Amino acid sequence: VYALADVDAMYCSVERVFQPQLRTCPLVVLSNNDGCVIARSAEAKQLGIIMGQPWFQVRRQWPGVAVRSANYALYGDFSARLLALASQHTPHVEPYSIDECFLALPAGQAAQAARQLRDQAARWLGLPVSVGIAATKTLAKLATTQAKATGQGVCDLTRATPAALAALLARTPVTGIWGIGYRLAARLRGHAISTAAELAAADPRWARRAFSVNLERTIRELRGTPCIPLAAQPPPRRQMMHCRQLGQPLTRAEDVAAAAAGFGQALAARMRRRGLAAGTLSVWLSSGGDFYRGPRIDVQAVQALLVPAATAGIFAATAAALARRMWRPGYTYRRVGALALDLIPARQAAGLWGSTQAGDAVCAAIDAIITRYGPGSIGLGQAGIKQPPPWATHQHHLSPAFTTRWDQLATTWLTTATDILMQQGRSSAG
DNA sequence: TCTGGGGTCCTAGGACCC
DNA sequence: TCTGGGGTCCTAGGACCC
Repeated sequence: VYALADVDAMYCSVERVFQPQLRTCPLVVLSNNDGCVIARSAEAKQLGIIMGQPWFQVRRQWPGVAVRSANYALYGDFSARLLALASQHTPHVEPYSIDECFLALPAGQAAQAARQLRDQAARWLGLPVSVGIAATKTLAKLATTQAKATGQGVCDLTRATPAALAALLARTPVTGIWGIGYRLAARLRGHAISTAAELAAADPRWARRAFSVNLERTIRELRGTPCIPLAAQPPPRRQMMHCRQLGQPLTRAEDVAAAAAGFGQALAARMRRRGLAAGTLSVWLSSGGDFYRGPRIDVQAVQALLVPAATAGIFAATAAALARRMWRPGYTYRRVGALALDLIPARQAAGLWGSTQAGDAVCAAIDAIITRYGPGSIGLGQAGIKQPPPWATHQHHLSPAFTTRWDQLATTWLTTATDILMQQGRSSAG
């Protein structure tokens, strides 16, 4: 059977691990640039703060709410720890998102393993985890929602009676089903389908004809037939993207080009960490969302690279050139993105046009310096100026990288932990 | 003059997920 | 005044192959 382990309000919960003062108050975590709410604690949900709500509105309406800027280094580290924990229960683990993973478990032992995993996550990581168990991944998703709604923490649908399962499907709207988004839901309403039960009763062959193979799979999965297997190994990555709302709107060509160059470098650095090289680089410029006034612009351009690369110089220069080519006067640019395509493993990247050794050496030095002195300590062009460039994103409420930076370790917390261990007589000079 | 049945690859556009 | 950042998959249609 399938189990889905999901951290409750992951970003908020992680922030609370090292900051106990946040544990009882309403807490929200903000998107990049401190733009809008991307995670809410249970208390914050209760206040009525909604997902995606702009921070300036939340701050005005609920002045007392606690806030943190998204700290992905911290969340990623906890995600890896949870995966490691899950892998102790079964070799069949599929990382699904930063806060969720699927597990395949023997039918008889699933519920016990789920309770153990939940208990271990709480005691060893400090994270609240809910687990749903069912015959298919789609139903396991639903079970996890149910585990959270009831507060039980674990929901095993394989042990639910047919009547209970039918009742659950009958009160679940189609939008609550994994794979049914806002658009599909609207189209389904036209066919008098608005609950999970109604969808499960629909003809899968009709769904395939009228919609897609995905909807057919969803219907069969709701009926208990597994159609979406566990993907233990992630497929090779096809693209990698770096895009940001700019910290400050830009109008001048050289500023936009500098921002694109900076984004290109950030993207290249991430690719080097994963051992990838890109055959194609794309950049886009945008004046931002519909809520902004002024003339709209959304442009994108693509450039094939002579040799697949992930070097800072090539990415910076190519991204800047693409940005300059697309820039038009009279617009306000609020969003820039860089996209790497045609990814291959970096070791396959050497080609007819020779080695990129010079660029590689520069990159190795840049990577080493950034590892030691932190992001933003060095770079090409404006990205290397210690004073943050005007387009740098705002993160005014960022917590320390407690577990990934030596200079930001949670010393107070560690002292307390050491004291406890000493009291228990389990700590020696070491 | 007429014309089948089996493929692959690419792109644009639309949809979904967290 | 201020509004996120990543990803993947599917389908239709066109071009091409034998």
